[in-house]
Order: sequence, then structure tokens, then C-alpha cells
Amino acid sequence: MKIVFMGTPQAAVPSVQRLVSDGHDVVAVYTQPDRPSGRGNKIAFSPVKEFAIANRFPIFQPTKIKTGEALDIFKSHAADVAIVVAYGRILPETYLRAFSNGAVNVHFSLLPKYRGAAPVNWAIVNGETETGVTTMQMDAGLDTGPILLQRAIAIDGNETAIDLTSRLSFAGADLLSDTLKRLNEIEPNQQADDIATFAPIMKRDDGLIDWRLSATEISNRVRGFQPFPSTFTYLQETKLTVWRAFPVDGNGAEKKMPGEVIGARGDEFFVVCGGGSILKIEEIQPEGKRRMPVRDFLNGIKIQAGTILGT
RNA sequence: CGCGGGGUGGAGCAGUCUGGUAGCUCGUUGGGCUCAUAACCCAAAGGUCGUAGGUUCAAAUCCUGCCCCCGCAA
Repeated sequence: MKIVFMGTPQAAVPSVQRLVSDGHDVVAVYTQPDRPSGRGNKIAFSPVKEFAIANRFPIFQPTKIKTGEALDIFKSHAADVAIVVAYGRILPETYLRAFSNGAVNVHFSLLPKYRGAAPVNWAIVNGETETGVTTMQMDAGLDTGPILLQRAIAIDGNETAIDLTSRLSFAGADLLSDTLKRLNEIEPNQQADDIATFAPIMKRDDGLIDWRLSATEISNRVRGFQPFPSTFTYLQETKLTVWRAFPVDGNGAEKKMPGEVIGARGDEFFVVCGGGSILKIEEIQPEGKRRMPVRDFLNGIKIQAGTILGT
């Protein structure tokens, strides 16, 4: 088919790659405009743009899409369908009706659960044991369109949102491939709006650890809030980002204050959480330093049991 | 020129302000102790202090250029 692909981050790349290897004709690639980013505010291309450059696809990075001119350009691609994977922008209905098969979206959750920008992260944060990928016929709402195909994926208790996003991006590419093969046969299914949940883009402060939460909840956040906003606390004025941590069995912590360090020697770094639960931190990163095993961290910092983290 | 922190034996850090024999914790190796140990004791090896210049009797430390790493903001 003749396809316009729209996507931005790494998670979208396997999908467009799959379209190419399936023999589809990618006539245009849309991605977010280049913006200064990172240290030094250097201009960085999106992963999708890098892919498009490498494959010599025409690239479009409109700053404004709600203009007649931008819409005319979009229509001029004369594709059969638009494929949207984490493009990063809500498309107006005029775009969704531009091609005969409209626009098909790959979403990284089991819709109608986790509609929105950060479905993978919130699924992990909420302790889900299963999530998945969904293809849908886009409509004007935010991830509200009729479902085409869906596939469930188990969440491993150890994996971070980065790991899971990677797995889902490939599962999504497979599902997209199947969806396009059978696009005319598939009966779209309306989403059950009454059981829908929302996965909003995360804010910086979402990553601040509230030690009153249980160790399990905190470890879910540690895994789910990667790579952004990351999960962090404070030791005096120093920000500490926690990269790996798991709940452990323990006793006698009920009377301790949440955030209190009750063990800091060798590889053992234990912090009291809500309800007397205990979190074992395994990998940590002080502000301005690189991430390191807690053994290394404790070697240099000399933190004592009884120290309270968090303020 | 977005703001800021940092590069010191294998790892994490102190020392830099106020130049004057390079230190701590851990790891490694050897030995000891122990029923035993990742625990404890003793000893050893291992560093041109990111790099290139400059100042000085003397530079990890002061000055300048460059490279690399990290946090923040977007």
C-alpha cells in the first residue's frame, strides 16, 4: 500500500521498518520538528527522522499542522492510509479523512485501558502484570478510535519501562503488519468507554519518591518512570536518582520513619517505606555523577543508618 | 555561546580555597585467625592526579586552550 508514516521516538522505528520490509510504499515520513535538546542545546534528529534519512524517504516536519497549506501537502501524498505511531501530536479530523483508509494508529496498551501519552510507564507503575499493543482506526478523540487488532503481552517483574517499550515496539510492528494485511476484512470494534483509563504524560514531580508508599509501589515507580522523569529522592541537598530497587522481606521496621536508612554497608542499602516495608536499593546515581552500584556509592559517601531520605 | 557539577592506583571518594614526600573506604594478591566464611587481623602490589601549554625554586593544587563524563533547563 501507499503509506504516509507519522512517528517520532525510537519506539516508532520498528513499525516503519516493518512497513518497508513488508514491501509497502512509504511515500512520506512525518516527524516532530528538530528542536534543541540535551546538554548544550544541540539540535538532535528524532530516531524516525534518522531512519527516514538513511532510507531516503521524503521527510516532513510541519510546525503547524492546522493550516490549509499543511493539509494540502498532506493530501498531496495521495496515500492509501496514514500510519501513526507515537507521532506526538493530535491529528485533526481532516487529516484522518484525507486518505481512503484513513489513519491507523499503533498504541502501546490494551485499549481502552491506558489511553494517552505514557501507557507503558503507567502500566508498570500500577503494577500491571499484563499490557499489550493495539491497532485502531483513528478518530478525533485521544486514543478512542475503534479497535482493529490487539495482542496481550506479559510484563516481567524486573523490566523497566525502557525494556518494555522496546518489546512492545516490536510487538506493535508485528501487529501493524497483520493489521494491514487484513485491513479490509477486519471488523473494527468500538471501545468500551466506560472502562477506559488514562495514562497522562508524566511530570517531573511524579518522580519524587514518597517514602510513605509501600516498597512495592516505589519499586514499580522506579521501573516505570524510566527514562523519564526517573525516580529520585534527596540526601541533604543532593538529588539521588534510584535506578534499581526491589522490595525485600524484613522485620522491625514498622516503628521506623518512612525514608529512614536502616542499612548501608557493602551491597546492602535498605530504606524504610510505608507500612514498615523495606526497599533494597541496588543502583543509584548522585546528582552530577554517573549511575553506580550501591556498593560504589556507599564507599565514597559514607551514609549512616538512621539517616532520613527525602528532604 | 542555555545553567551547573565532575575527570586523583581496578571502583567510589578526600586533598585544590591557604602550592611544599598522594590519602580514605572497597576491590585485588599473599599470609594469619576460624569448624567455617563474602566476617575479622597482618602485609603487599598498583597512580606521569583527563590532556597540552604557562607561572614558580617547587603544581593534583594557580592561569590558559582542548577532550571526555554527569545533572538541570528546554
